[in-house]
Amino acid sequence: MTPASNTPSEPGSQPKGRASIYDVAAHAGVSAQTVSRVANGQTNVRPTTRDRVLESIQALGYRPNSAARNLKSGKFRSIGFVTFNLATLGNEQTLNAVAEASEKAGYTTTLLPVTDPTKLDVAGAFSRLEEQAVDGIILVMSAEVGSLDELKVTLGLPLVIVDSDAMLPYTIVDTDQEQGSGLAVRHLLDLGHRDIVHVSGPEISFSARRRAETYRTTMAEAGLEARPVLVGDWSAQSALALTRELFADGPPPTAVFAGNDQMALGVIHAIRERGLRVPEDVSVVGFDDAEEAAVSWPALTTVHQNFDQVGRNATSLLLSLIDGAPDTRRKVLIPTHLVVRDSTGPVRSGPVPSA
Amino acid sequence: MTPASNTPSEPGSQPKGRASIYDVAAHAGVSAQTVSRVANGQTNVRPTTRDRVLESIQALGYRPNSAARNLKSGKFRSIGFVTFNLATLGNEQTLNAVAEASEKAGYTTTLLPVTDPTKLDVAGAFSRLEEQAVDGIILVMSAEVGSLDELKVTLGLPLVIVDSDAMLPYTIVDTDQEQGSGLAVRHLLDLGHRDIVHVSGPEISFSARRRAETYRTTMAEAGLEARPVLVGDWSAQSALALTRELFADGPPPTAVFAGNDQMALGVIHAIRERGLRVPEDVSVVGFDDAEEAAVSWPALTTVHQNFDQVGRNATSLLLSLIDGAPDTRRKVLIPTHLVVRDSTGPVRSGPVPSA
DNA sequence: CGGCGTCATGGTAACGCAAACAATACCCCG
DNA sequence: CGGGGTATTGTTTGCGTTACCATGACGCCG
Repeated sequence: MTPASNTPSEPGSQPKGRASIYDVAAHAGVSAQTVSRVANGQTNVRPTTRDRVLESIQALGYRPNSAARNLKSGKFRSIGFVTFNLATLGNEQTLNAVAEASEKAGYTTTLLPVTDPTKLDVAGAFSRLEEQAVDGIILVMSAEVGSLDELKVTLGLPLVIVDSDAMLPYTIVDTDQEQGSGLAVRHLLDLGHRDIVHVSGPEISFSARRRAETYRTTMAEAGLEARPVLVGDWSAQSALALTRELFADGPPPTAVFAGNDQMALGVIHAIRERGLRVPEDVSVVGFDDAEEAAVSWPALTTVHQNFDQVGRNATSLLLSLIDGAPDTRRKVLIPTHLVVRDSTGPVRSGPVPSA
Repeated sequence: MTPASNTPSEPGSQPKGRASIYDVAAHAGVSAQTVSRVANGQTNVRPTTRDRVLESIQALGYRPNSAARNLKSGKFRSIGFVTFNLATLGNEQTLNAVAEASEKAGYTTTLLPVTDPTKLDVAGAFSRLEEQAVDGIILVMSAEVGSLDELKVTLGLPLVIVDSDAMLPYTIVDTDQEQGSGLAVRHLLDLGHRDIVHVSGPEISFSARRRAETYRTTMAEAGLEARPVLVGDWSAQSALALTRELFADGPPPTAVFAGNDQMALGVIHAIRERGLRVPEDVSVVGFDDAEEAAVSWPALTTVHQNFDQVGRNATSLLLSLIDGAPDTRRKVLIPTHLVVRDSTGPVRSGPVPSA
């Protein structure tokens, strides 16, 4: 069998495809098996043989074919990262951490594009997800997915879910939304604020709902009445618009808890438009601790969310599942901490000047 | 040949591995080839047979094994995305666009983690990049890579470079740094500013150097003297520190052109600390048009960089290379446009008040 | 000096799939 | 009724790799 020189059209020209292990074997005068051993760094090869093989590898530019290797091993050494929206700070940072952590374990990270959450359904005969060349999947759900129960039945791959509601029968890693939101609201309460408005992310987002819920319960625990939650879409623009409306409708609150930093910036913008000052007239707390939080004017008090740790945890859990650990369906909550900067201050003693 | 039931340990239990095409064939009473035809949607199968096969596929939960398919076809239907740093706005947005564009073409995107640029060297015997299960590579270089010439020799995969110097013998896609920087500086000149300072990204960055260079040449073209460039590291913190030093050393300029929006925010912060106003005392222009630029206070005048288009262009160029198009080593420059907001204004007529 | 263990290397097979080719059944038309 | 298609299905083969087993060479010990 001479798999080399499969296209002897032009003598002297190198074969079209990349060199295979047999080409190297022939060039070095050894068996393919020995080349394989050298390529994989096994020790039971005589040094002189090894050198000869390495030379041939160099000469032919041989690279192991990962498809063949994957086929043989049944593994891909790759983690699938599924999200519906890479554009948010959290998803992007989580991906970053996942990519880094999986690299350390010798895995690559494959972005599995799912533009439409409903496509997680069994599409036709197959679930497309399972056809992908990955050993396991990290599913970052910032929004509700209708058919996740079906997914459970169908998916024959290890799965870890990030940023989701707690109710699903999977291993879950998430920021502790409750703990973080409690931190934010209690910080405002401690500063003496009693009239606090929450501007939240969209209804569809689990974390947005969780933060809004915690806002209400924390207010209730303090014996205070919560204002209606202003529902935005995470964007600064939406918060800007909502806060303008709020000011148009009645007296401003003394403090705002924004669902994320972007929205906090929008809120601050609207407050300033109104001729009010932050934090003297209105205090603002954000959520995320994005990079711009530290340099906005004033620097933003916010809840630091440890996306890196979320990503690292999700990755290591998934890798252990891939290695055959039983799926204990644990729920791992990553704690946050409050970063107090300049956008919050004690409540004014006098009444807020009407605009 | 009966590849099924490889582990008959527990009768009644399904085999350990996933069902193969042979298992389905046996279950449906047809040949593996027919299953393959059904799975790939070929038309030359009798409807009754097709239905029977589909039922068996369902029953066994069969999913095509992509490793075997890749091995057979020699393709992976995946694009490798290489960067040294996912955390920057531009890289992240570019990745997002690449992922979207490659999805549309039926490709996945694989993150090829390269923590250390020098690792692009031939490491040991192989270039690890070529071992990856990808059909081509998009290399996002925000910093200089020493051994790229070697890479050229070694890499046997289609390659498109993003965000790089123009000198390399590859197909290159980049934001038109010169055009964008010219826009920013001339905008300030048009407003009457004569004393303009540039706060740049790090020396190692091609785009930072290009922007600084354009700052100097544009000033020279206007017959003005450029101030020494303040070299930061893209972070708001670095710009904050540099601007503080600048103010400590002498009279402030009437305008600052910042290398990116983050740094512009840092500059504005420092200006305010000094008791000066933006834009009345000092105008500030950024670069990138990040989301927060629109809602910072004041809203930031900046150069909009179309990362989406960069990513889309890079992807379609790479896909055509993968499809066998000759590498014409074109250089594609994506134009920017200036977004004028509230951080720039006409130069003050009187002298700047000394602090 | 013979037997046995160890080391180095080679041969064979199989991973799962699909292209190429082969075979069969059926139909139409002369 | 037979030749030559067309439609459907089956068989063989090989993609590149590595696990497994076989083989041969060598050295050591009794």
